[in-house]
Amino acid sequence: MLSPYGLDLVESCLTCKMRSERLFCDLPAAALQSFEAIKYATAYPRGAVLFVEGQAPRGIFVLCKGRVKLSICATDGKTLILKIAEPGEVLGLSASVSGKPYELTAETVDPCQVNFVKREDFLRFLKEHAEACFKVAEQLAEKYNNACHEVRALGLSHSAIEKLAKLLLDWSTRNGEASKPEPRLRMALTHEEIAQMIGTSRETVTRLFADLKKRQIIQTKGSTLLVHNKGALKVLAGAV
Amino acid sequence: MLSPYGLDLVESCLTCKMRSERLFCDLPAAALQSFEAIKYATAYPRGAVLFVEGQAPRGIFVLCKGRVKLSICATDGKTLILKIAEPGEVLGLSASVSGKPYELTAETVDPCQVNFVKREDFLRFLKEHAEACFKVAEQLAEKYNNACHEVRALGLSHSAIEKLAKLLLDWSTRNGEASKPEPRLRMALTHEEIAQMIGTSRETVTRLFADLKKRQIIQTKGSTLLVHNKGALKVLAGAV
DNA sequence: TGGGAGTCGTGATGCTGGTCACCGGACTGA
DNA sequence: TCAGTCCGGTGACCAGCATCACGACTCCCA
Repeated sequence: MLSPYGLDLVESCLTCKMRSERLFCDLPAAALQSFEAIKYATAYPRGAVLFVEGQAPRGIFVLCKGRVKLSICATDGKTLILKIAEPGEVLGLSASVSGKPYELTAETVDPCQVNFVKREDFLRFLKEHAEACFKVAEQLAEKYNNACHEVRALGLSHSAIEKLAKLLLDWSTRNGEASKPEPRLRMALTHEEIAQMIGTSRETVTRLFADLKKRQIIQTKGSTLLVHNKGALKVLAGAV
Repeated sequence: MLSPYGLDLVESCLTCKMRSERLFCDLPAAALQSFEAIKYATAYPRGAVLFVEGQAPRGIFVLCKGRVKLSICATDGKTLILKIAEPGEVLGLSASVSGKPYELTAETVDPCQVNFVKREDFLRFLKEHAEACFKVAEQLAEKYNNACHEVRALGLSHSAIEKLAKLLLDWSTRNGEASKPEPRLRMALTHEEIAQMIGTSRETVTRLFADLKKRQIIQTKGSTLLVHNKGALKVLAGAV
């Protein structure tokens, strides 16, 4: 089945390949069935906004395919990108559980497939399935963990280069390239977006990349980035 | 009953006055009884460390009396205070749920009374009492919310004065003084600690306070602080 | 085919705030 | 009573980075 945006849709959570990995794909059959009954499978084009910071929570969004940019935004328009969510992640979870407004904005980066569940349905589902409830707690604990790392990176860095180095190292670990001495990664973001991830300006990012290249720590070929000297990067990152 | 540190202990969660407010004080009798059976009531002097960032999770700490400083620490010794926890709060929750290391350090500011529950006992308790599990999810959602606000304050501020203004406004709302035009609050922290809360240096905090006084926005008498011009403070905070 | 729009690269300039250095006052314990 | 410690206050200096202002390049669509 092809969606309007050229995705081939995952038909059902019962047959989803991610089952073993993540929340709601790894539940007893009974719970999975009732989840199946309350979810709405939907597709979004790139650039679609799932929810906006400050909105009352409508429900949760289980990301099945594609990536979603999570950001917060200041009144002056300056934005900070917290992370790029990958398939398997559940978005809007904490707001839906607590009933408070969404604390960030979710916008698709690729065409995405999403399972949406209305808040009331979801809360009822949680009351009826204790296992799911525990899974939710686990997932929230992990989100909290990530947020703490974000705070550490933002709050305890002395300079922009330190934050950039941390980001690059973080990316290389996510890609499973961490073990390699010279990790290679695809730069899916613009300098502007990288700047928004580390809380600095676009020009600074450009200058920092130029500097790293000059010092032969990294090298770029088109949109792929090769880390030549991971050690130097770690030193710049404050040897965390 | 008097503890070694001059606290009069709260005897039991069954009779605790906070019951209606918070997690574990607001559960069905059956759950409360089994919680009662696995908790260890303990007392700490001021300056005691409940757990340290990076340690494997031993269990949760329910704060009954006193305040606890939660901080993260960089390798160079620079620390960032995330919040001062108040009675009713559950510390070490996310680490205990996820099994990952504690992501921050908890140190008592006052003499404290704490109910400690070992991780295995706690997880078993959660499996057996679905209501508690949902409460945990709620609590974690709230923690996540707070962390997001922290990220916003740290990441989207242009200047130190902006962060300080946000902090002062935040304090005045917590004290229930928010409605008053000229909120009054007790400064329980040193300039050094305030600096650690907003990620700046001690000298800068001193200078900023001097500046606010000169501009007649605040006024200090001993350790109490009076906000004269809340509007000006809001403007400085970026009118959030 | 030409002109937007989006992105990257770079110089000049000025301000914010970190850092160092030092002083004075309050408190404490010997 | 005095030394030691902690806290607050202040000046001088300068690195880092935001900001403004361009120019070049690519891609896409009218």
